[in-house]
Amino acid sequence: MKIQAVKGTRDFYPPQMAVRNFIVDGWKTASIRNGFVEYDGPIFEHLQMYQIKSGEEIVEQLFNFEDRGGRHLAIRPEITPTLARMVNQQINALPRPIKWFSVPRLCRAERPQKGRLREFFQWNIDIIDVEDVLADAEVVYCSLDYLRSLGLTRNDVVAKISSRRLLAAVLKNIGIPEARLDTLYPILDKKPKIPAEAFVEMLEKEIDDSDTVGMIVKLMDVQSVDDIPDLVELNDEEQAALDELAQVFAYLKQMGVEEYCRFDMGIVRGLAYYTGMVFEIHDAAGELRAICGGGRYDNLLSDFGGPKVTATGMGMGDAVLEILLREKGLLTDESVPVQTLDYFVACLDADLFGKALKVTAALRQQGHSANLNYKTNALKKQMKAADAMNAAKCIIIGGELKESNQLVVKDMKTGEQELIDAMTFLK
RNA sequence: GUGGAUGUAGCUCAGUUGGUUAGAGCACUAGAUUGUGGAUCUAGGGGUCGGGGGUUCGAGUCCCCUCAUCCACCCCA
Repeated sequence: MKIQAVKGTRDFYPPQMAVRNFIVDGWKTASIRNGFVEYDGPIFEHLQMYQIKSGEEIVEQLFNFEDRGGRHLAIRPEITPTLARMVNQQINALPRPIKWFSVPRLCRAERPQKGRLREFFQWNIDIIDVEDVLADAEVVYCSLDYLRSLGLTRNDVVAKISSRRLLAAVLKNIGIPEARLDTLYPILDKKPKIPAEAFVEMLEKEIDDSDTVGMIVKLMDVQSVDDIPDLVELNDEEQAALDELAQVFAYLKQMGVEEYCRFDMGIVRGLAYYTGMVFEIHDAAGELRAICGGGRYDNLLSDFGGPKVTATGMGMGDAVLEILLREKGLLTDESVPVQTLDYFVACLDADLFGKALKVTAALRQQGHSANLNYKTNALKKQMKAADAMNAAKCIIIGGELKESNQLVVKDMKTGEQELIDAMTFLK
C-alpha cells in the first residue's frame, strides 16, 4: 500500500526546505526592518470565526472538523481573524500603534492550480489603530521593500492601488444604491481578467440603466486620480476619498517607491470588508496571480466584538512569489543558501574511532557544528562525505595522533592543511 | 462542480505495425584507489509500465472503467 502526499500539499525535502527558508527568512527580515514584531496563533480556530468575515459559504472552502467535545473547528485559511481576536482580547494593554507580522501556514480546500495550493505559507503584516493613510502607505512600502530586496525592479512588479472608499462614493454618486455595492464589487474586481464585452455584459445584468453602465466602464478605465473630476462632479465624500488616496501616493513618493506604484481603478478586491485603500502587487507582465494583496479594513475588529479600531494590512503567499522569482532567475536551487558544517571529523583507523568521537563531541561542546562517519571507511569516502555536507574544515585523525598527539586540520576551500595539537580541540 | 492534458526506475524520458527476460541518462551504493573532496571508468541495487477489467496465442503498446497529477474555468480571504 503506497500512500502519497495529500492533494495540494508539498513535501519539503532539504533542497526545497532551503528555498522555503530563503523566502520566509526574507519576509521576517523585511518585517523587522520595517518595525513590525512577530506574533502567531493556533493553526485551528472555531469554525464560526471564519464565517464572521467571509460568510456561511466559506465553510466548503475550509478544512473543518468536529473535536471530541463537539466543537466545530477549522484549520486556519487566513490569519486575520486570529489577529483580530488576539488584538481584541488585549486591546487595552497593547502599546499603539500595533505593527505586527506573522508567517502562518494556512490551508484552504480549493482545487490546486498554478500558484495556488491547499497548504501554503503567507506573510502577513498589519498596522492597527493608525487612522492616517500613512499606515496604508507603510504596508505598501514594506511589501515593495521586500520584493526590491530580492532584486525585483519596477520592470518586474507593479503595485496597483485604489480606494474602496472612493469607489463606493463615486458609485453612489452616479446612482447606485448602497445595498447594491457588495454585489457589484466582485464584478468590478473581475474587469482586468475578462474581455471588455463580457464585463459590460455582466454589468448590464445588474444595472438596467445603460448610461450608468457606460459611466462605470469609463470610470474603471480611468488612468489617473486626476481624471476622476472630469467624469463626475465631486461631492464632499468623493473629494475626501480622493484627497486621502492622493496622500497615500504622496507618502509613497516620499519613501521613494513611486515608480513601482500606479493608480488602478480595477483593483477592487472581492471581499466586502475593505473600507479604504486597496492594493495588489502583480508581475509587470500580468501573467501570474497577484503576488500580494491587502488594504484597509476599519470595521473588522469591531465585527469581532472589539472596539472600533482601525486596521490595514496585507498578505503575500509563497507559491506565486516562488514562481515569479524562478522566472526572473532570482531563485534557483543553487542560489539558495545551503546548510554548512564547521567540522567534519575523518577517522583512518578503527582503533582511533573513540578519539574521533571524543573530538567531535568536544567540537560540538564548543558550539561548532561537527559530524563524522559512522563507519571507518576509506579516507576518500570520508572526504566525499565532508564535501557533501559542505564542511568548512575536515579534521583527519590518523597516525599523527599516535606519534605526536596531533591532528590534521584541512581547510576544504583552500585545500591547505596543518598539524594541530589534539588538546586544542579536546580541552 | 465543469473542461483539457498527462501517468514507464527516486528524477527526466525512450520503448518500432501488439511479440521472448522492459531500457538510457542523471541520482544512489560499491569498486578501481587501505592517507586526501567535486572528475573519469566499472559494477550493483532499484520497476506488479498508476490500478482494475476486456480484446488477443501474446498487451507498456489496442478498448472500457477507475484513480492520481498538472493546466484552465468557478472561487480566491
